[in-house]
Amino acid sequence: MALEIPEVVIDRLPVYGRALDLLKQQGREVVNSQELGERLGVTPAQIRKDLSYFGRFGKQGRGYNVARLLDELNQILGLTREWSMVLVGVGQLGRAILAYDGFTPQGFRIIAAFDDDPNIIGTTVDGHLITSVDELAATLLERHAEIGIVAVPGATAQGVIDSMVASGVKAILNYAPIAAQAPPHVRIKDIDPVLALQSMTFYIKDQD
Amino acid sequence: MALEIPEVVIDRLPVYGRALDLLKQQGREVVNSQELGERLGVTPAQIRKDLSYFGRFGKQGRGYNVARLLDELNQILGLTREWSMVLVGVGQLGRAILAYDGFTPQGFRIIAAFDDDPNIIGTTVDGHLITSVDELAATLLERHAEIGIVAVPGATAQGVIDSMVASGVKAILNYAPIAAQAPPHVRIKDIDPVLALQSMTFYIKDQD
DNA sequence: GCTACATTGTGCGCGCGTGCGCAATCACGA
DNA sequence: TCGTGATTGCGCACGCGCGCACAATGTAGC
Ligand SMILES: NC(=O)c1ccc[n+]([C@@H]2O[C@H](COP(=O)([O-])OP(=O)(O)OC[C@H]3O[C@@H](n4cnc5c(N)ncnc54)[C@H](O)[C@@H]3O)[C@@H](O)[C@H]2O)c1
Ligand SMILES: NC(=O)c1ccc[n+]([C@@H]2O[C@H](COP(=O)([O-])OP(=O)(O)OC[C@H]3O[C@@H](n4cnc5c(N)ncnc54)[C@H](O)[C@@H]3O)[C@@H](O)[C@H]2O)c1
Repeated sequence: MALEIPEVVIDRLPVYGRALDLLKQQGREVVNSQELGERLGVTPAQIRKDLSYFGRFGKQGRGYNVARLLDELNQILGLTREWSMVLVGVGQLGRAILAYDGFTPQGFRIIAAFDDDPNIIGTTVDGHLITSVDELAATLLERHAEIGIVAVPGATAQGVIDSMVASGVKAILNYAPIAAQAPPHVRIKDIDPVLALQSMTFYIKDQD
Repeated sequence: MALEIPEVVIDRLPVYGRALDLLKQQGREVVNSQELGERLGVTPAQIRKDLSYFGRFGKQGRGYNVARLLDELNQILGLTREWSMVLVGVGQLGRAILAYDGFTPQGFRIIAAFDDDPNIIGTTVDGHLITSVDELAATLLERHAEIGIVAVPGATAQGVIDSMVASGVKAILNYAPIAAQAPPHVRIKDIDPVLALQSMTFYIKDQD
């Protein structure tokens, strides 16, 4: 019941949740930490330790009830409600994000999409009317959104982030290749394939 | 000169490299660990410690020569050469990846793109002729590629990964929402926006 | 109801990553 | 040439996360 739960632990919980979701769809009722760990490449002890931060969800001799544990995790992570998101930047990547069918089933909904290109503003992409980014603040006053997605080029990304922060967004998913700055109360996660590639090359550069 | 360099360190080096790239473009000749740290949200000690794993690149009393340090990092990470990549899955996301202009300047080149949809095979996307995924192995025998990008749905992703591994790919960038399995000598990094969102909600769910 | 078995929950130690603090070192100006 | 000031490189200690190992606890079968 410590107040300080390591961030690595929080990052693993959604991974467990996804595996449980799959097991549930397959009709499995119970699973033990051993099997769950094998599926995810994590040690069973790690899983049990992570879960023990939040309570006792398993039964000795049997394991974990899949549906029960999934519910608990969703509760812990705040996934029992819907989350509203705004997207800024409707280029190639922005369109893929708007079309992506992986957000909604998890309770993440894009409620508005913005760009600054006059040729794009006013068009409809996957059912979303694209609005001028100038109206971001006004829109967020009317329809609240807790999460912002940044899919603009690096040069304009920090400005977009600042606007989002000023409008009360609490978390930002940043696709732009910059070291984004935000106040401590706003969570940021970066999605950066180039950084991922540039670190993998270190390990494969001298291979065979 | 320890053989075991922590993976977190390797993950930070590209971040340093990107900042140095920017400084170099701005004409800066030297930078100290203090300023570099401020720009990136990292402590100066961390930067100096990370670099000390590989050598002594700075000068006391002055700092680091920007161009020199950037070269050293590129050398360390294996970024002084070109890397060939294959993409499998030319859907919405795959198209954004093919169109992305952020890979080439860093030396990452997509040399072939595959799909299994007859309506997509044979078409040209951003200068790339889309090939049937059945020809993946044959193509990789002819034109070698060290890196694979997976942009197919989760259900077929593991199969694609297995094919890539069998064809000698050494690193995989996986966009599919699965816990991907690969032999230890193949590096994998996952890009997963949903997991990122699902962990951020933990921190913002009880805010104000 | 009792026994045998399986699996959890967790105390504990180990190892690793982080950052402090300082000595070593370099540039520069007098 | 020497002194001053700045900044690196790194030894060291602290703290945290990981996983072992076992006691606690529940299940199932007889
Ligand atoms: N395409 C990819 O696969 C990919 C992958 C990883 C990261 N990224 C990053 O994601 C971002 C977008 O990439 P993309 O390929 O879609 O680029 P893109 O050029 O196709 O789209 C960018 C869009 O942002 C809009 N825009 C620019 N400044 C804006 C502003 N201030 N306010 C609102 N809209 C603005 C532009 O009008 C354009 O529509 C970039 O930062 C890129 O580095 C892209
Ligand atoms: N669109 C996004 O923003 C986004 C974001 C994050 C992750 N993802 C993930 O990336 C993947 C692709 O997403 P998408 O939106 O482009 O989906 P999509 O359905 O638009 O495209 C998938 C493509 O993969 C092809 N494909 C399917 N099985 C294949 C196989 N075995 N071999 C070769 N090609 C095959 C399909 O023909 C299709 O063209 C999914 O796993 C998705 O979860 C997408």
